[in-house]
Amino acid sequence: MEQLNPLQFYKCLADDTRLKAMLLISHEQELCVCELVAALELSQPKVSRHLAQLRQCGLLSDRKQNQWVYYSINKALPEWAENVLAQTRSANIEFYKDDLNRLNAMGNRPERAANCC
Amino acid sequence: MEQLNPLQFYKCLADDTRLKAMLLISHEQELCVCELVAALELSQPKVSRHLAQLRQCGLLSDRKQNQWVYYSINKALPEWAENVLAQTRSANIEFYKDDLNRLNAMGNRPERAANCC
DNA sequence: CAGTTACATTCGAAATTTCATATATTCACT
DNA sequence: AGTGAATATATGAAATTTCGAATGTAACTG
Repeated sequence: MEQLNPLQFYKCLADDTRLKAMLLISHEQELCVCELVAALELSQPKVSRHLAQLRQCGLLSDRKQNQWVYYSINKALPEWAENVLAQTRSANIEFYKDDLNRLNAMGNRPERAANCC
Repeated sequence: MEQLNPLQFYKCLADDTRLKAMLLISHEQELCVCELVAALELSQPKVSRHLAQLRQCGLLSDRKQNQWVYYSINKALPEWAENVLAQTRSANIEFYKDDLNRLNAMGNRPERAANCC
């Protein structure tokens, strides 16, 4: 994949669903689709479509474990983009606070397979 | 005006004309419309329309001097947004290098009235 | 006051983005 | 094999954004 261009990066962030998903994932390290569906209160196809776009543009990575697909911030993101996300996340908690609350209130969250063993 | 919301901020940056205008203005402190028209090689109404949007969203300020209107980064921007712009600008010079060259090659640039006298 | 330069705005068309709905796939469990 | 949960994708419609072209305004110039 070619180097991430700033216009493409900001186009990815210029949508409510994608921006909140990025901030939530950044906050939680890793989230699966069903957790994002619950936190954002959106349909599964809608969330999945936006996550696919973020992955294709190189902002997110995914890993499959059992029946779940976990999304996380792509480790290969350029440093400036990481900094932009970090700044945005810490200065705009209000923006995704409600989503975070719904996430924490969610029952039956799939357990992370820790990096153990 | 209410507090700048990150979604609105990123929507403003999610357009080639607006993003380059922001980065050029950030780089040069202040630019008038005709300088941006020359640097970006775009029609005057197109540039003007996008600058108006950036001003309405609170990203830019304008000041009128003689026949020119100078645009600069709004001093009241929240710190996180300033940091985002600074990061983006210094890490993506390639993205607006050609525009900067055209700006520097431009003849008859209006002179800034220095903050003197 | 006529002409020119700099900039803003309006308008409808064109392009892009987003969406809901339906369907497909994959895996776990029985 | 059969069922259900989790996720992905395809499709066409709807909403949003962007655009060029034309026009408006204000200020300076001669």
